[in-house]
Amino acid sequence: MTQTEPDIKIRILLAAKRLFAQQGYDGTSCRQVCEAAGANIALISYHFGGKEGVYKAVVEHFFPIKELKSVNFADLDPIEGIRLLVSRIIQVTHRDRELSFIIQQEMLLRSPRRQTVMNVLVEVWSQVRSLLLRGKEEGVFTFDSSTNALVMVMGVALSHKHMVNFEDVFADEKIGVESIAAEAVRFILLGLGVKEA
Amino acid sequence: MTQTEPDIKIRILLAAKRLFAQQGYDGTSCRQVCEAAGANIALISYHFGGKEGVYKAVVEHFFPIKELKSVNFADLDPIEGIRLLVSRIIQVTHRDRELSFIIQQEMLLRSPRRQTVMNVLVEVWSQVRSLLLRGKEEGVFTFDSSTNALVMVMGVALSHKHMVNFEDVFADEKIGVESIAAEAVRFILLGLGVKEA
DNA sequence: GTCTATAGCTGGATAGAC
DNA sequence: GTCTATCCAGCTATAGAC
Repeated sequence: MTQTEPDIKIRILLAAKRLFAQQGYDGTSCRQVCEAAGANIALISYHFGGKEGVYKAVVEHFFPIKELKSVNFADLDPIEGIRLLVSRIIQVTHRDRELSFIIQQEMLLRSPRRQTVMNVLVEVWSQVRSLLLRGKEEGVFTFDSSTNALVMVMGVALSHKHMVNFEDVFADEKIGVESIAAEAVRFILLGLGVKEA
Repeated sequence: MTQTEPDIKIRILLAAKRLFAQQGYDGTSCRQVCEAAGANIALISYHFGGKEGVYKAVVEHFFPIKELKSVNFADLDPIEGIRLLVSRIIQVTHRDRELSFIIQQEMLLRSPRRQTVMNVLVEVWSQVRSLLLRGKEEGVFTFDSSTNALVMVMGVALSHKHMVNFEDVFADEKIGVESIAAEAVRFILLGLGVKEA
């Protein structure tokens, strides 16, 4: 590797991340990825063993698992835990929009990549679920089905990625990630029955 | 057309809807669709003008636009309007899960199909947006950005489609669509600042 | 580690028979 | 309207030179 250009493997992963996000896995060819990365097609086989290997490497290389596990949420008050965890999820998905588009796409499909994605996601979602269940036990959260509550919380936390679709249509002001996160946290806590969130 | 079997065009659309939902548009071949439909490959060109035409026909044939526009939501109280519209969206997306998977996939991509999808969706989302804005004016809803509020409401309304991912993982009881809708409506109204939803 | 060249398929589309 | 047969562009993957 030279000093100025990133490593060729990283260049391939970056190009793949961008193209998978925009066009989907099946809508993107290895040729496209390598052209965008300034790399030769044969390098995909050599470095990653094939297209599926590139996908797996993208998810595992860029998913910020450390950042999402750096706090011990089991020690926190459920309200503060949800507040912190949801804020962090929004920050992370906003910073690397491409990766979260890729992950969301695969959650909607029955593909061989689903397991790769679920492996990294379960660790985060289990934490949210634990906080919800503990909050319900302590009487601060109100809901019937914990799975339903979990997906509703996730739906709000990930909803900001669809804003770009509507900024086209409704043409209003763009807002920063801090405002988005604050509004989402408030919406979620109120939705869970917390008074004065 | 005979009396027992559905029309061949409809059989193609039904097969395409199922396969696009499971595998995505690019992950599904015309050959696969026709095999599942018991049809000859050449019929896709003949009846729909190509694969993109099949996609467009699937969205336009199965999207329940009448059902979603049969109520004049402009006449309703914002709270009742949101309650009714969100319930209806959940009923519709729960009844035809395949179509809503297809639509959600395309919302995450920059594809030539996006316009087809946005055309049918804008009509529904504009209604939600109007109700939100009116509710804010009347002082019953609380939020800063209307676009952010809109996508959060949509995130909750469509979240139930991800429950299948977690019923695998957390293995709890399945709940009916009425309970899902009731919980989602409550969550949304509380999230919007309505007391005692 | 990186390249060229190519094998071996499968994709969407259609011409033309019936 | 529906079929068979076929075109050819595009795909992933790899053998083998450098």
